[in-house]
Amino acid sequence: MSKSSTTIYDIAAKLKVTPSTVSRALSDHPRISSKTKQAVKSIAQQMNYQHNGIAAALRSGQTHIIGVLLPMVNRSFFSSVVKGIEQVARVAGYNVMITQSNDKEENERSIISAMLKTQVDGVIASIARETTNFSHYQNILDKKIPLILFDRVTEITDASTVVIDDYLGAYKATEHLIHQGCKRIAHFSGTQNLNIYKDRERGYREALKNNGIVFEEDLLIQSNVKLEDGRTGMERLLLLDQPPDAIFAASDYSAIGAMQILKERKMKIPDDVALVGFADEAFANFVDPELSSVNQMSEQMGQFAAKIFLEQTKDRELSFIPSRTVLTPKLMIRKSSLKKSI
Amino acid sequence: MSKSSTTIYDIAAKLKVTPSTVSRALSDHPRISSKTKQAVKSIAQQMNYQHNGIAAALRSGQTHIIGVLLPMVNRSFFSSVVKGIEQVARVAGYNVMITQSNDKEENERSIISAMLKTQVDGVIASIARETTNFSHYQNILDKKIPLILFDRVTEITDASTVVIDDYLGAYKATEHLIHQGCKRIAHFSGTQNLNIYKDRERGYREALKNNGIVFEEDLLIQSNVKLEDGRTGMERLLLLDQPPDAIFAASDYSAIGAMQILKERKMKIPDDVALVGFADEAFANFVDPELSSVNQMSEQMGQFAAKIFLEQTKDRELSFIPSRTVLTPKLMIRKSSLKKSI
DNA sequence: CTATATTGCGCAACCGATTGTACAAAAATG
DNA sequence: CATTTTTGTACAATCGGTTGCGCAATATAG
Repeated sequence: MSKSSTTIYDIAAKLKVTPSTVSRALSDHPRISSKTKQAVKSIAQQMNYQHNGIAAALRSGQTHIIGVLLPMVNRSFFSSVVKGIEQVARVAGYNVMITQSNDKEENERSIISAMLKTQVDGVIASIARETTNFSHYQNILDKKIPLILFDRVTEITDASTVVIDDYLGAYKATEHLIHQGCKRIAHFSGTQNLNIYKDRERGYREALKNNGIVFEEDLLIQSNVKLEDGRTGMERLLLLDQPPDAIFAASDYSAIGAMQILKERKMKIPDDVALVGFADEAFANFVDPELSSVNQMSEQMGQFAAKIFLEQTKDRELSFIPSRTVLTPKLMIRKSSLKKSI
Repeated sequence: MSKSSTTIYDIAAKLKVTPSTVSRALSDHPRISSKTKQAVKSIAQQMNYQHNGIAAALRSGQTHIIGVLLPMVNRSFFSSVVKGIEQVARVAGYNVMITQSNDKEENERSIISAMLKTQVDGVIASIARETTNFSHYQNILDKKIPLILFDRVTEITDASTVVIDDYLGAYKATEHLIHQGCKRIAHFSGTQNLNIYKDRERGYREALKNNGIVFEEDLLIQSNVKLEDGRTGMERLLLLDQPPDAIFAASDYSAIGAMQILKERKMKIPDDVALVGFADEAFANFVDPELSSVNQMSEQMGQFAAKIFLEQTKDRELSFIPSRTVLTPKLMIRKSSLKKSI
C-alpha cells in the first residue's frame, strides 16, 4: 500500500537529478543553484518526504540525540534541569533521551552501555547516590563523546561540570537561621561520597564559625536525607539534653520528615524549631508552614549543561577543554524559618 | 589513536570468516554452530566490540527506541508512568526517549515530527491539555508506527489506550465524602476537551444522584485545575449563601489551592470542609492535613502501555488490533476527608 | 550405498543518506 | 579571444550491520 516513505532517490528520479544533488539541495549546500533547491524542496514537500535520521546518522556519525542520565525524574530539581536542557537542545536540532538510574550504580552502567549502543552524541548526567566506581563514565569519554556532569559530580578528567555553589547555599541558609536568632542549629547531612553534601556541610560549619557559634558533633546527623531519615534524625535530636532550635537540612525531604515529627509533638515551627531545606522542591510551597529552602537554579543548570555540550560538539576536532561552571544558589525564605518576633 | 570502535568486519577478519557469519553468531542464529558462536563472542569481548545500533536500524528498520510524549515530567503521576514504561521496555531491549509538550499543541507537533525523523519504533503519549486538533497523532499511525495513548486519550482509531476508570475513581471519592456525612459536596472539574475530566464529573454526579443528593450548578467549578484555580474556586464557593462542606477536586493541585484558602480563613479541614483530590501526588502525604486522593495506578499504567507496545510490535505483520485497557483506581483516604466524629 | 534432509557458512545486495573528487558549463579575467 | 575561476551537478565509495539465496559438507533415511 502506502509505499514505505519516500527517499531522496524518489525525489531525484522525479527531477532527473542525482541523489547527491537532492541531499545537498535539502541541506542548502552553497554549490547548488537556488533554482534546483527550490525545485527539490517543493517536490520533497509534495511527496511528503521525511529526512531519515538513521541513514544520515550512519554516514555522518551524528545521531543528534543527547543522552540524559538522571538519578530519578520525579524530583522537581531534576525535571526542571531536563526542561532547561530541552529548551536549548531542541532549538539546536537535538533530541533528548532521558533515563533514570534510580540511584543504583548497576542501572547506571547498563544505561550508559545502552546509550553508547544508541550512539548518543553526548551525555549529560548526574551521578547516582550509590555509585562508588566511575569507570563507566570513563567509557563515555574513551569514545570521544562529550560528558557533562551536573549537580552530583565527581572528579573525572575531561568531563565538564555544572554545579551550584553548594557551600555558599549552605552558608547563606545557616547564616539566615543565625540572623533569626537561632543558637543551636543542627544539620542533616548526606552521604559523603557526593561532593554536594560535603560542601553543604562545610558551608554550615563555616557559617557557624564566622558567627561565633561552636560546632557540636551532636547536632550533625548523617543520613540519606530521605523523608524517613529526617524523621529519625529529628527524633534523635529531640532526645538531646539541649535540643536544637533550628535545622538546616541538606534536602527538602529530610526537612519535611523533621517537620512531621515536630508537628506530631505539637512543637511550633519556626518558634520552637526553625527549618530550612535544600532543593526548593515544588511542595515547599504547599506544606504548612511553607518550607524555606535553597533554590538550585535548576532550569538554568540544564541550559548551561546543554550549551556546554553544543560548544564542545561544534569544535569537535579540536579536543575540547572541559569547563567548570558554578551557579549561585538562591535562598528562598518562607514561614518555616521566619520568626515574626524578630 | 584508539581506532574508531571495532566492527564485525574486524572480528570477521581475525577469525577468517565473513561479516555475515559474525552478525549471525552474535544474534544467535540457529544456523551457526555453537563453536563459531563461542569464538565470535569471545573475540568480540576481547576487542571490546559494541553493536552499532544505527547501522542495524538502517537495515532492519528498527531503532529499538520508544518515544514517550508527556505533558510534563515533574508530576509524580507522569514520572511514575515513565518508570513503569522503562521497567518493561528496558528488559525487552528498548530504550525510552522522553519528551514533554508542556501542555502545548505546538510543542506536541514538533516533538512528534522529531520522533518520526528519529524513527522511533513506537509512541506512548498523553495528550497536551491545549490540544484540540489531533492530526499529528494520525501521522504516527500513517507511518504504521504503533501509538499507545494513556490517561489523556482521545478517539483515534487504531490507537491503543490505557486509562483508569476515572468515572469509578470519582464515584468512589464522592461517595466516600457522602459516607463521611457531607451534604453539600462541590466539584472542581477540568477542561472538558479531555475525557478524564468529563468522566470524573460524571462519576461525581452519579454518586450524588445514587445517594439522593441533588446536583447544584453552583457547586461545580470549571477550570484548569491548577493550584491557582483551586484558590479562586474556593473563594468563589465561600461566597455562596450555603458554602459546601466538602470538595472533590479533579486534581491534587486544585485541592491544595482550596486547602490554602481554607487555612488562611482559619477553617477546619475536614470538619468545616472535607477535601479529596485526584492523582495522589507525592506531596499529598506531606501537606497538613494529609490530602485524600485517588491513586491512578501510574506505574502499572506505564507497564501496560509498554507491554501493549511490545505485543503490537511482535506481530507487526498482522495489522494489530488496537486495545483498550481500563485500570481500577484506588481511593487513598487520609486526614483531609476523615472526620473523627464519625 | 545411494538419495534426501539438515547443518554451516559465504556471497552480495541492501537500508538511505553523505561527501570527496571529477568534470563540464558558465563567468570572470587579462 | 584564450585562460583561469567559479558554479552546478554527477559518480561512486562509504557508514556497519542484516538477510535471502546458494552451495558444500555432513547427517539421516531408505
